[in-house]
Amino acid sequence: MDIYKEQLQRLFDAGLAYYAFETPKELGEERKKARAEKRAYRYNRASLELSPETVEQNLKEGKPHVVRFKVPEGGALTVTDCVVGEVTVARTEVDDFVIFKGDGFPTFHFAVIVDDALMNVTHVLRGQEHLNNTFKHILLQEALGFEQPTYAHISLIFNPDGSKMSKRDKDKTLRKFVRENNVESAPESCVSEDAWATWQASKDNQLSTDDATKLALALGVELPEINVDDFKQAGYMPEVLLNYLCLLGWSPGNDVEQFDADFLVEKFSLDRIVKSPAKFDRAKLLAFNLDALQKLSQEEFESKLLAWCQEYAPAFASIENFSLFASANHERSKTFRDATVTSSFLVKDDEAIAWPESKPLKKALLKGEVSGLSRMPAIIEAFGQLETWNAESIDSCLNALAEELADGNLGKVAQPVRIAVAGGPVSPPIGDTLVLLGKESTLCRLTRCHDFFASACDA
RNA sequence: GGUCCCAUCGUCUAGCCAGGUCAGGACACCAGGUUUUCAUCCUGGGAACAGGGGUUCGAAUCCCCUUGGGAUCACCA
Repeated sequence: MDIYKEQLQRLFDAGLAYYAFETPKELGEERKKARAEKRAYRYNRASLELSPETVEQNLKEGKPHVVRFKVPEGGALTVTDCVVGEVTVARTEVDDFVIFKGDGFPTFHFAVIVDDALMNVTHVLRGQEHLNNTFKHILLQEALGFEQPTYAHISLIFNPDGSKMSKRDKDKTLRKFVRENNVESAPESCVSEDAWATWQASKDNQLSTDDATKLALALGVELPEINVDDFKQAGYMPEVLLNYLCLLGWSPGNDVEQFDADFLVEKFSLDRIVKSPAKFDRAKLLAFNLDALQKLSQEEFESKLLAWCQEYAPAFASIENFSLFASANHERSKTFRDATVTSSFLVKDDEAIAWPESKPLKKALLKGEVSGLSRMPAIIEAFGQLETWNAESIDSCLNALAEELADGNLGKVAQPVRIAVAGGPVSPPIGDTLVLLGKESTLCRLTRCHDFFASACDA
């Protein structure tokens, strides 16, 4: 704080700063008027006209005030930006902006210039929304005699619909849902009444991250992934996200798209940054993640998957034969989460498996000249007699059954089994699935499934 | 509205600065194929220089205009 004050004093000494006493209300009206007259709003420098005595007097009376920067006379202003190139603007476009607020703290513009200069910052990379601010910054640097850092303004990232991708998107998603479904109040025990009321009062009041997450869960709303941690939780690898993000606005050329951090460190250069904004394409990120997962060795995949499960899906982390769980899912997962989604039946109780009707289910169990269901007893019987319970023995047992019951068509016996144990048509390869489940659970589920449909058919 | 920025397949982009190959790749999409499900995997396909003027023997590339998109205009950072 003392440092800011000290720098401010230098500006006063040079006659480049002055006190202003207008209230926010007054300024707001000025602004409105300017807008109505279709011209840009400029501060009118009224306080600059005040005599030193009046200023002194006002200060003594404790009149609320700010400190403004006095934009010096001169020609056009030019910023040289590494990405955008030279940008020139008329000096009159820059307002006598506030550098110290009514509360006695410096504004962002002032603080950032002092901070950067005193910390010897050489490169400023930031979003393109700051491009216009840069003029204020170079004016301040000139006034304080600071060296100008190298600027690079990076284009923004958009959602597929063209809107700016922002951390506010979660809030927007929730609001939309609440509005469209006429949700009057927060579901029990997730957001306090007060918080809800504040939130609903204005769209400028965002819910806390915690509350937002709880509310989304309670309402069953899918929040978009925005924060880095959201992507981690969704099962993406951090290095893939980095890779993809870099590609949104930069490329090494030579048709190279997938690379690691080392490559980036070596090849990255500001002059290859693309000027135009990019849309965030989740499908491509997903494809990149798949490629990266497939490149991992069995061991790497297993340890990374385990780490992910421990953090986000503990039920899976405690799977007995985790190694098999990992290998069975390696090839077919696009994200770490995929493995847990398509294998959710593994962590359910046998009694919790249900068989909601669906096309593939009907096809596998109920349709055909000889239905899958009718083969079930023979399958249960054969499995019951299996002494060793591993992928090889199960597969060969299944093959034999296929030969015997379905002209060697393995799908005709494997698919009913899959549905019976998983409750749906999707699972890892059947041998691995059954080993993971264990003989007891497998038989239990097969029997339950058979009974369930047998009684349903009778009725 | 003022000011500033941007513009190549649906999407991300290479090519542009130092005009001259069928405008290249990736994702997505479509069609085949492999596979016990899902996914993976393999092969093939369609797909773009926003529009109009210039400059030039020649323009995606240089210049101008139009159109479209975006940012910003705070006692927020």
